[in-house]
Amino acid sequence: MGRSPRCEKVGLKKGPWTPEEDHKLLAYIEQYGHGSWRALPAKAGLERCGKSCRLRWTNYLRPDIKRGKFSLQEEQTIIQLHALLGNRWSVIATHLPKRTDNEIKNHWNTHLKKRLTKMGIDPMTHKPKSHALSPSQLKDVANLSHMAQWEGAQLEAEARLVRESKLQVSNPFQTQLGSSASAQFVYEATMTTTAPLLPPPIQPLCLDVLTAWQGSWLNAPKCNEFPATSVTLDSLTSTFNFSRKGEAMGLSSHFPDEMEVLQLQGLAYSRDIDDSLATGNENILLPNFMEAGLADILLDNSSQLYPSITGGSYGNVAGSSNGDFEVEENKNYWNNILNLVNCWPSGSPLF
DNA sequence: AAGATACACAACCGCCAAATT
DNA sequence: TAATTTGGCGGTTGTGTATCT
Repeated sequence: MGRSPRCEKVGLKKGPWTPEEDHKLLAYIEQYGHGSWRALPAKAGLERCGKSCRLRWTNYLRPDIKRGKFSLQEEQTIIQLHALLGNRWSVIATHLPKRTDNEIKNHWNTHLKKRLTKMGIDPMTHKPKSHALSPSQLKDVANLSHMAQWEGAQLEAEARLVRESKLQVSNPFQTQLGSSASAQFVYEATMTTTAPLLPPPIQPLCLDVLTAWQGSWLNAPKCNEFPATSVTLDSLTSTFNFSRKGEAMGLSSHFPDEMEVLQLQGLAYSRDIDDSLATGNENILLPNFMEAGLADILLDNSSQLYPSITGGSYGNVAGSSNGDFEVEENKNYWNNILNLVNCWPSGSPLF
């Protein structure tokens, strides 16, 4: 039997920690470090098993832990990453600075899972429930699944690299980009801070259309409609809307529930539609942004759809809180989109 | 007011892989 | 190389608190 003795076998204390115990553990670790967890309790004067001490430290006492309410952005990040990674809480936790995997897991189980269920979304698949999918939707699902595997592998690789670098990297993009930070940005941010310790970067693959778009926009010259001084990383997490020319109404006022679904999913993507089309289903946004009409926007720029950025609670672009743009007036904008299509890795599914 | 129920979250358990002997 | 130990992970339970009946 290679199994180590368990707490109960030696009559050690279990259950909630008292403030005195916390103090002993904290004082010991601050002075000596934790060293061998197994040996710690005796040295620190605690009648606990080492495992209990480790858990108490990593999930509660560690100084670099943020406690309390999860922000909307944190929730978006969790949902988005969960869609990609499933219940790999430790990997997800590497993308939420100062949050523990246990806390994230608890928050998912007690809040987010229920919320998605309530909205008719299967919390495991992140797809709408009880809707027969059309063939094209099935194709999208298959593509997304492929993307999820790919991106998930990237995230894992990145988490591993961070671990191996033995550095706690606080990722500047994480806080600024919030939920929209995906593998590419996080990876780049990591590279800039730990470059000497990491192997050459994997060629980043933009598997998230929105992120890729944001990335290309970041590197592109700013167009007049977005005064450079007001364009911040934060503003890039704004809601992306597509509206018909001359119709700049906010989708959220027409479809608050759907809007919330998208925002919770961290997709922050919507498509404004004409009032007259509101009852027609084909244009109503779907939780899956790949299904939300991006294809025809990307591939058919003669369509009557125009991109705009609105602020709302997701940050704002000063001076253009609800600007619609003519295609020809926004060459940069469209070029970014077209670049995305052109740069898409051959053989990778796009739509 | 009191018991029942629901909820939130800390803590535990068993398993596994990596590290150590 | 095999055996053992250690630390980490995800699922689950236990406990305290809030809300309901």
